[in-house]
Amino acid sequence: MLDKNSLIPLYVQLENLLLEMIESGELKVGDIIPSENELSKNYSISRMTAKKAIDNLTIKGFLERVKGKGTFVIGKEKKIELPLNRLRGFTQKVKEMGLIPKNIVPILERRKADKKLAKLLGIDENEDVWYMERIRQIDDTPAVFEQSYIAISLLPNLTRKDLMSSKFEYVRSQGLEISDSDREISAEIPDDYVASSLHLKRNEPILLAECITYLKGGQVLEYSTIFYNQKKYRFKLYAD
Amino acid sequence: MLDKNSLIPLYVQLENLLLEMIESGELKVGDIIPSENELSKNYSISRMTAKKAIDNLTIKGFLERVKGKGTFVIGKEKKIELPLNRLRGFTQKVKEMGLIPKNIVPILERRKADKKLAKLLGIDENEDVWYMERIRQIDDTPAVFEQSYIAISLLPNLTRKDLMSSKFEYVRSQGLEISDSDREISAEIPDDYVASSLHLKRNEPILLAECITYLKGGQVLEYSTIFYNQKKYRFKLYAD
DNA sequence: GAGTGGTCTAGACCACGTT
DNA sequence: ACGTGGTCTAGACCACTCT
Repeated sequence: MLDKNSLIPLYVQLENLLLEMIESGELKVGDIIPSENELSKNYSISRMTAKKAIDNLTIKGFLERVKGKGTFVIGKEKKIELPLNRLRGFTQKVKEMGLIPKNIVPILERRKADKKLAKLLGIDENEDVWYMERIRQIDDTPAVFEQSYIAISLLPNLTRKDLMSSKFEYVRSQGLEISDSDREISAEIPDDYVASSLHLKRNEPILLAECITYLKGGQVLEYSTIFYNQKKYRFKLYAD
Repeated sequence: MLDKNSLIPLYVQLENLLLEMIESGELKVGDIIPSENELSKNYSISRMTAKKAIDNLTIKGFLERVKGKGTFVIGKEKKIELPLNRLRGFTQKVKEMGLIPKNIVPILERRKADKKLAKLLGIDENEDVWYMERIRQIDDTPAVFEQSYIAISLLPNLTRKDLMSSKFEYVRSQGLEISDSDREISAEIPDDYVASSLHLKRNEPILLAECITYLKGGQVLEYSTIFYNQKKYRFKLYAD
C-alpha cells in the first residue's frame, strides 16, 4: 500500500510498486496493467497521480501505452545488432540477416551554408550545400534517421536515387574515398519531427550522434546528425 | 497566443512557443522564464498545463528548474570531451586538462554469481564475484558511474584502494593484461539511485554502456554497466 | 455503450529560497 | 511574508478501441 504521509511522492511509491511487480514476475511482458481508474480506486489516489507514475515508467521503457486499449509491460529484447562505429556495411549486414533494408529520402535540397556550417565543412559562408534527410528502414521499421549537409561542390550531381541505395558507393563513384568520422554521442529526447520520423512517441529517449565525416586526405565530406531507434535495435561498439 | 480549439494540445503549443523564444534569442541562456503562475495567467491556461510544457522542455535539456527560485534557460555547452571507445587514459586525459580526477568507491562486496552473470563471465553459477560501484569525478563533479562484476578468482586480493586509483594498472600488477571491450550503447532514463549518484534529477536522459571486457587471450575480465553524465561532459567516438 | 488513455481545469497544501 | 516549483485532488470532456 501507499503511505500518504511519506516524504516520497505518491507517484514515486506507485512507480516502485509497479516495478516490483514487474521484477517479481507478477506482471509479465505483454501483460496489461491495471487501468488508471483501477489504480486510483485501489490505492485511493487521484487518477492524475496514477497517470504520472505510469507516464514515468513509460518514458523509462518499462511500459507502453495504447490509446483506447490499456497499458502493457514491454520487454527490452531488441533483436537486431547494428554497429555504432562503422561507416559502411549497414546494408550488407542487414541483408546477411535475411532482412530487407530500404532507404527513404524525404528531403534533398540546396541550401546556403551559414557561418557555423561553413566552418564545419571547411567552405565559405553562403556557399551552396546539399541538405538531405534519410530514413534507413529494416523490414519497414525505421532504424536510423539522418540529417546531413554536404558541399555541393563535392557532389554536384547528387540525386535522391543515389541516397536510396548506398551513399558510400555513390561517393566512391564520384572519385572520392570516405575515410573516417568523428562522432559525439548523446542521449536526447527528440523533437516531434524526429520522433515521428522514427515512429516513436513523445518523450522517448533516443541515441544521437553528431558526426563529421572525412575523406581520405583529411578533407571534410559531411556534417550529419544521426538518430538511432533503440526501441527495435541494439547499437554496439568496440573499445580498446 | 494559444489556440484552445486546435488539435495540438495546449502544452505542446506552449512548448513550441517557449522554444521559439529561446531560438530567437528573446530568452537567452541564463535567463529566468515566466513562472508557472504568470504563464497560466498570460495564456489563460491552468497552472498544471503550463507546468507540463515546462517539464517537457526540462527533460529535453532546454530548461532547468530550481525550487523556490524559478526556471532558467540552460546552455548546451559541455566543456570536457571524454572518449567512449577507449579503455584507458581517462585519468591521464583529465590531468592533461589541468583538472583533478578522483574515484569514489561506494561499494566493494562479495556476491554469488547468478546464472546470467556466470555465463557472461565464463564461470560457474554460485561462484564468488566482486560487485563494485565506482564514481569517477572530475573537480568534484561526477562524470561516470560504473557498476561492475569481476570473478574473485581473477583478482582475489582486490581492495577499495585499488579501485580508487587505476583499475587498469591494478589488473596489470596482478599479472593480467586488459585487451578490449564489447559495448552496447543506449539512451536511458536512469533510476533514482543512479541519478543521485551522478547528481542528476529524475527523468534526465543519460548514456548507458553495457560492457564485457576481455583480457589478452580472450578470457572475460568483467561485466559492467557504465552511466555517463552528459550534463557536464561530451562523449566522443571514432568511426571508420 | 463501456472502458481506456489524453487533455485540461481550478482549486489546495507543501518545502524551499529570497526579501 | 511572499513567490517559486512539487505534489495532489476531484472533477470534466474528448478520441479511440472493442464488443
